[in-house]
Amino acid sequence: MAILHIDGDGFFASCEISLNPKLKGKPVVTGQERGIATAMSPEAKALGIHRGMPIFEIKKLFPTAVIVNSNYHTYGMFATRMYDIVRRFTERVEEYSIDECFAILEDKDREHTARLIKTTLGRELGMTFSVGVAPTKVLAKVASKWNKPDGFTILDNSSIHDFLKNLAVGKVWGIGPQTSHHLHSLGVVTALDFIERPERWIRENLSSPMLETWYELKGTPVYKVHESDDIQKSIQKTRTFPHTSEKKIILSELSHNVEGACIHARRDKLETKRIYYFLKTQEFRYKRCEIPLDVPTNDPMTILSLVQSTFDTLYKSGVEYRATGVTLSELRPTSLNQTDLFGEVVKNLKLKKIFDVVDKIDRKFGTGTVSLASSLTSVGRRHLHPTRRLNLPFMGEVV
DNA sequence: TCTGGGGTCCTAGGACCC
DNA sequence: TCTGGGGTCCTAGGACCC
Repeated sequence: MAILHIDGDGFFASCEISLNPKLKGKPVVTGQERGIATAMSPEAKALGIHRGMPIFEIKKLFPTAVIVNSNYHTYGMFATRMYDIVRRFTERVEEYSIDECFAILEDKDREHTARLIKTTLGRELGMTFSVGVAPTKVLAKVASKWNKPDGFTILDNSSIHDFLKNLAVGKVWGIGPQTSHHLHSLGVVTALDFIERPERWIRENLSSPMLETWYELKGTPVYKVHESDDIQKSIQKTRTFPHTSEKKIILSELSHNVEGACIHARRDKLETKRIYYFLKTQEFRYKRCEIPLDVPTNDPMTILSLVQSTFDTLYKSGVEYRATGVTLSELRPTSLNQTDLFGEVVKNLKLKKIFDVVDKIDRKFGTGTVSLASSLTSVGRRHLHPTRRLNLPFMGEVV
């Protein structure tokens, strides 16, 4: 068996060009709304524009660049088409990220199949992909990165050695700046240096994930290709806002994030058993709070009241904050047949019905049509909200 | 114009128990 | 009052990735 890794080249920019052929051949950059470049067309790269470059700088230095807002919904649809195309050739596909996937190929015809997948993707999606084929995920990943864009690299046991000789250890998937720096100080510079150290040396000098990386790089598979839709571990919503120390605004931001996370959870029919939220100060310090729940929920009011009752342990008046975030963790599928004490489940069931209705309205009229009144104090977004108010039981005021 | 948003996994150290 | 050793569970936060 061989593992295939597919990576969209400049994916976001490629999606924009695929939808709007007039952009073809131009230096296209996405990420306007974020203030930094998130993806570039080859022409933009040729100018010297790179990921993370500030948009104002691009505008100044490269007036010919076409800068567009990212449209994640569109990119998600392209991603779905990409996975579907790959599934025509093999059922065993892992949807790794919005522009990447792994798949398992049978050894016979692996090169032919891989090439066929690549050309089919290119033809049907109107963009190029870089492809790596190797015995393990880590090797497939470095292989696909090797000849970007439009690359096609096959690694087998006979070619691994030469390939890793020319690969900086920090380029390996899973080895970041910290580990890379540490390895350099120990005399390990290339990926080949790394795999040539004995197992004992890895165990003594590095953390356990590095041992897995070590095996993978040597061609022994450790990481599985996750074919099934495994249940998500956590849902997170965060948002940055113009810095403020006003409690009301911060709570309202938190409320917005809680709502967003709960909408996501209900859409995926998940409930959380543990919530965690944070305030981020203007100095980029995090104040966190974690709350285990007795009864799983995906109801924003329940979560919000817990947040409110603990908020003062994190919040200090006079401190400037720039972002908040909420994570729902220990997720589990919604189960309607739980029998439980304390009547909390009964209360949650009632809420569930209401939010089912809310979700239907959202599907019909767009997300955010109905939102909790407590989310409406957000800085600079007030004017976006509709003004009709009504009162629903258990939800407080709804707009 | 410093630094977005969404994830996963691991580890050190504290709390608590025997 | 001070001394142990051993174990588990939990939390804060680091590291990495897209």
